[in-house]
Amino acid sequence: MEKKKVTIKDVAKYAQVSPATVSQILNGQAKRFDPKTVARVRQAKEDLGYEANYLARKMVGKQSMMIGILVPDITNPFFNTLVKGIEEVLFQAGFIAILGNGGFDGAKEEQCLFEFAQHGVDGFIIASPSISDKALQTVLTAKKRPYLVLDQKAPDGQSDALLLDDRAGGRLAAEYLAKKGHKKVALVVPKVLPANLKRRMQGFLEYYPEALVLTTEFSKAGGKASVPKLLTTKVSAVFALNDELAFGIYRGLAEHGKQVGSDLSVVGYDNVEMCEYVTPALTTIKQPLTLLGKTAAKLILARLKEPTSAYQQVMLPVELIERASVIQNN
Amino acid sequence: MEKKKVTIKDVAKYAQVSPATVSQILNGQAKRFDPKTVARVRQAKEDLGYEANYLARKMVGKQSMMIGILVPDITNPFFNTLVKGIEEVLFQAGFIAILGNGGFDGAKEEQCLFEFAQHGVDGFIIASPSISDKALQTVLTAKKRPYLVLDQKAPDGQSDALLLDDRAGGRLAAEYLAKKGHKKVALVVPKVLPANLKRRMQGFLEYYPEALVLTTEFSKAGGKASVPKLLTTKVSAVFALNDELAFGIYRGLAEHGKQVGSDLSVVGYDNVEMCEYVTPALTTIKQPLTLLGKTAAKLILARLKEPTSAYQQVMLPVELIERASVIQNN
DNA sequence: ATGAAAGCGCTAACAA
DNA sequence: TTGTTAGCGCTTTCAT
Repeated sequence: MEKKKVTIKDVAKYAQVSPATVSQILNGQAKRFDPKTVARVRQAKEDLGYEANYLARKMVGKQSMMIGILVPDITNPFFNTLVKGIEEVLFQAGFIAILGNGGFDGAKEEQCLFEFAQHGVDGFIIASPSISDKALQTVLTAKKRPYLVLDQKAPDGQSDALLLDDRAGGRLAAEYLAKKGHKKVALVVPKVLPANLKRRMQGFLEYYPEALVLTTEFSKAGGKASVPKLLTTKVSAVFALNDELAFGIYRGLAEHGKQVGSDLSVVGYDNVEMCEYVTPALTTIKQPLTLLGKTAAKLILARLKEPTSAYQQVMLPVELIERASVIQNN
Repeated sequence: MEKKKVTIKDVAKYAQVSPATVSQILNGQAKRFDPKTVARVRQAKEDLGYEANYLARKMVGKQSMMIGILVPDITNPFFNTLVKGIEEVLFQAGFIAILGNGGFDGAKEEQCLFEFAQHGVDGFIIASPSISDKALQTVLTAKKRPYLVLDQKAPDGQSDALLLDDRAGGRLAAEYLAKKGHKKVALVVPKVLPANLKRRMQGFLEYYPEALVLTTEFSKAGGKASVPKLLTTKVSAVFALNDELAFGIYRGLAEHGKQVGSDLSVVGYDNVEMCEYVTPALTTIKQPLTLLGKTAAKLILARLKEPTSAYQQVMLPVELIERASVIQNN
């Protein structure tokens, strides 16, 4: 019952070689050894169920096979879908995911990154839009570990960058609304605007320079809170900067006895699963979240393999998913 | 710029003592040393910004300050709310959270636990309802690390247990429906029933032994798929075993031109955030998810502190949140 | 083709 | 009161 942890020594003893030999053979130097020895060692590994201890490995400069992931709120569908994608490819590659929930709190974010580093992660994926350059500088470049900032301009040339085509997303929403005949439209946006949201907004505003801009909390509650103000205006459609906001607007409208669609058309952003399940189903901009996560993981893994290759920047496209929340306006 | 990692040796040199002394002083043995030395060491730590390396610590039998968390789907509001709670208290205690997404796949779950162990986590929080006893036995007790299985009967007396009062939840839903005058009711349940769901169902069935039981996929899509069948029966209300299922039913009803409430009353389970934002707002059983997460983290932390104290079992209550998805039936 | 030795950063036991 | 030694599990020269 008391299955002791099997170490490299056990394998060595079992295979009647030295620990050094085991290490060599199990780490790709196999061809330098007598095939018989190699076979014996491999057999021993199997028989004993040996797996190298990552901590000990990390101690001698190898990888710990851990990646730190920092998100602002794991409860938000955007981020948890992302994390799911990340975790999936990480896991397949034998890495594990360390999760930090920054809560939009700069201090905690920085602290998280610090802890990650302290615990020996090999790299970081940062999906917190508000992360400060300072935090990045201090914690990351100082430690010389690769990192990846998602959906945000790389703050410097110190990392790969993975972006979503936010501006196109904003434009898509605008074009669609225009096509549907909406002249007076509003934009519901959070009070503080991270770079990606700013881009969405710009894309939209290029098309509708006169759009009414309403600021609120970046949450369902915020969306709901914006409804009374929305109702005093004569806009026929609203673009919510994410689906959460849109759901809040749905609710606010319902509480005022109004109908989404006939009373006010709405377009969201993200295409979270719930979009299909609200009534009317929400027309939204789809971001390839799972793909984003997977790509992020792949990028960081690739960099770990080739630490010196040129930093790359990849941009993922977005698309409009038409459902039923926007009606023709004349 | 090239801030080298500061080790205990640096501190020792700086404070003009031996590494051992530094270790002792920084680990609670301070009182055994000359106050002057203590001061010098502490100062050195500050000046150099020294933090002990967890990996090295773990090597000599100390804690790695990492806890593994295994969930089936981080995308599901139940689990991500839970994880948020866990992460919060873990982080405050200086621990970091390692996340594994088991995807209801027994093999991957087992593999996750194994990887966690391999990476040296100090303990496990397992929220996968379908985790097999075998996986637990093999991976966990063999390694002698504490673990906690959530919302499920402890498979043995080998761990603390944290439960939700599922049976009461089922009963609450039933009583409420009865109070509202519903005679013929249905239950929508997933095909495979983990222990906790089974208990919810039992609690309900004790009250409505004649209830129609419909099985489907455990997802929004599953809920939606159950609607046609539901419509052929003459039930006036339905109890969905979680909110996701309920949302699916909302959608299915809408697609059939039916209204939640007037055509079919529905009660969900979980009280995820969206409940408030669908129309009509969903009456549901609230599980204290964040509390569940926090309690889980506290329990595991407590056990780490006191490995030999008696295993405890705590049960968290649930409550019915009345909203607008159930109407009076006569 | 293989192994001995050193060392990663830390702590515990034992000396001094 | 403090330092020395040894060792956790692994990898990497450098001998043999």
